[in-house]
Amino acid sequence: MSPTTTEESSLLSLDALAARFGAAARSLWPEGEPVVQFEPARRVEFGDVATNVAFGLARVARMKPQDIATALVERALEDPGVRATVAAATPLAGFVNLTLQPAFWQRVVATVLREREAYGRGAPTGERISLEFGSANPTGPLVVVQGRTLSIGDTLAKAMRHAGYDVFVEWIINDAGSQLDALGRSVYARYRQLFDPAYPFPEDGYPGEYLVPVAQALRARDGEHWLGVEPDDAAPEIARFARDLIVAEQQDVARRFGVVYDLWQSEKALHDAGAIERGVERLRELGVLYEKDGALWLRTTASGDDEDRVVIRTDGRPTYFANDVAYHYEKLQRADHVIDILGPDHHGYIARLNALADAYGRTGAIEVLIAQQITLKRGDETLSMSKRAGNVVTLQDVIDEVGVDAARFFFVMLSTDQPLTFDLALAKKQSNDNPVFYVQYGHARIASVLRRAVASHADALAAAERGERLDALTEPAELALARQLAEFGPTVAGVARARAPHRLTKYARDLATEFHQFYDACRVLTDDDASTTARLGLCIATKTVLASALALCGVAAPESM
RNA sequence: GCGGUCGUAGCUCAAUUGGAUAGAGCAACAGGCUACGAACUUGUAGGUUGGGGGUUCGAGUCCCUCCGACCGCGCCA
Repeated sequence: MSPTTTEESSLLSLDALAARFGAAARSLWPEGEPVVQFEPARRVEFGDVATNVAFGLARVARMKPQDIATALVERALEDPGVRATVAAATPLAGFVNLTLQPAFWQRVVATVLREREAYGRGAPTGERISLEFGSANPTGPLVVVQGRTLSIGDTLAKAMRHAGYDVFVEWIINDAGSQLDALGRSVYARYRQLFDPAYPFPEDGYPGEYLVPVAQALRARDGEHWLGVEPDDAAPEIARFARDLIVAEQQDVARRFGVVYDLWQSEKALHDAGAIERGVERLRELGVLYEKDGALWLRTTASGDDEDRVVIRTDGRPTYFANDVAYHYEKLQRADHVIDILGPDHHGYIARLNALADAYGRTGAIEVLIAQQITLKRGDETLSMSKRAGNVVTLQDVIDEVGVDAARFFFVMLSTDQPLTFDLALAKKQSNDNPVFYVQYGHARIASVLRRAVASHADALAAAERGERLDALTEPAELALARQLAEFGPTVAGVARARAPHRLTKYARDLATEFHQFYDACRVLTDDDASTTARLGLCIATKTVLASALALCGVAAPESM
């Protein structure tokens, strides 16, 4: 516990600094159980980092927070390590504000230059996460709302991996229910209409134009074969044909959107493999099922659901909920924690899925995130979207109109639980003002400086790559940029913990802003060797972290634009 | 009717889960390039956080109640 002389005079990490302040607090108020955590100070005038620990101690210490903060600072500064790390300590309105030594921030830059793409990575947590998102009926193209779900899910997955979680990403193909019959009959009708435009379309079919190409593909494969087959006889095989084609298209769009899945799980395949029997059997063993009116029910009201849910119908067929029973049983066996990202029309499922986790004896192991609704506008016109009515804006439409980078950045930029209005006309018209270009421009701008340095400052560039001369970073703009670099790891950890991927885009924008301000205030390439080397190092570090943040968002980091 | 989510600047959204003077972008106005990319930057203006009440050192955040928007409420999927 007693540090050596060399350690006493050397810089502390932020965690170590918090620990020293915690020890100081405990020495003053042993019964207070203080937990010290430093976060960026609210305003730059206050300092670099701050803690609100004094507020938590106020009751036990029977003192005003400001007096506690003052006494705490005084005690903590008795520690040589604290004195070596802290340049100024100011208690203000109960907060302990610290300005750290430039060497502290110079070390951050050195760390980035050493760790590069691995910078900000969290230690493996050992926790296995199953993350499901995007899952859709294979009855039509992916629509714009699914773009939001895909963006959020993919970025969350990447951020959680970076933070140290073991994440398995899956999509379930909802191909086991009666909507496949409707799909088959719809495509059959479209097929007949290719020969006879007056052929009637089924009442409960999917009327969208998007099934016409499917019918054409069917004709290309089978010619006139189906003209002589009754709808009821033709529907099953045509449904399989359409399902395969549509799923392949969905996979294609997801891939173009930069989203990678570990598993595309067919619900029908689960059924065929007996997953429902296994899941139901397990629930039966656990004694949470009961029979009523000839059907099999799960007692979800025991966990706060509005009513109990039928799992197996009177006629022996499983319900839609039985799919969840089966699939979540599978997922719970290969994961410690299951996260489902669902659309806004599914929030009624939260209670029954929580109840399902309870029933399996895994309370809290199933977590549901709801991606809220998107209202689409094109200028003043609000687009009402209904797959039934057939007027859909597809994800591919959005990609074509604004590009993958802008679409993905925009969709993760907004917090998951916030309904949003997306103006397509605005997104297109102002694409140059889109925040994503602001961040990408920062990256390209650095790349440009580095390209120039290759010719004019080759030695300094090589030294910068090795992290030399960083002690020359002392300007406020330089240190502010380094401060922002230091926030990357905590930001990623926060994204993972709070399931809040939109903080990542916020971070990328803040980092780009700090860089642009630095670039405006400090010329990088000069005839001052130390300064040039240090600033090139800072540029390389910033470029690295910008690229990492953009990569987690699924957005390209261009060398030029 | 019951239940859920939400309501923040003219517009689109933040606010690290109860902490400091509620912050950004766009739009508006006024400045900054004979040196590395001006797709940048500096400043000004813009707010009773839908209304009201409560909890406490402290509330955009928690509890109650109204108002409003959206979504659920089937042995459909």
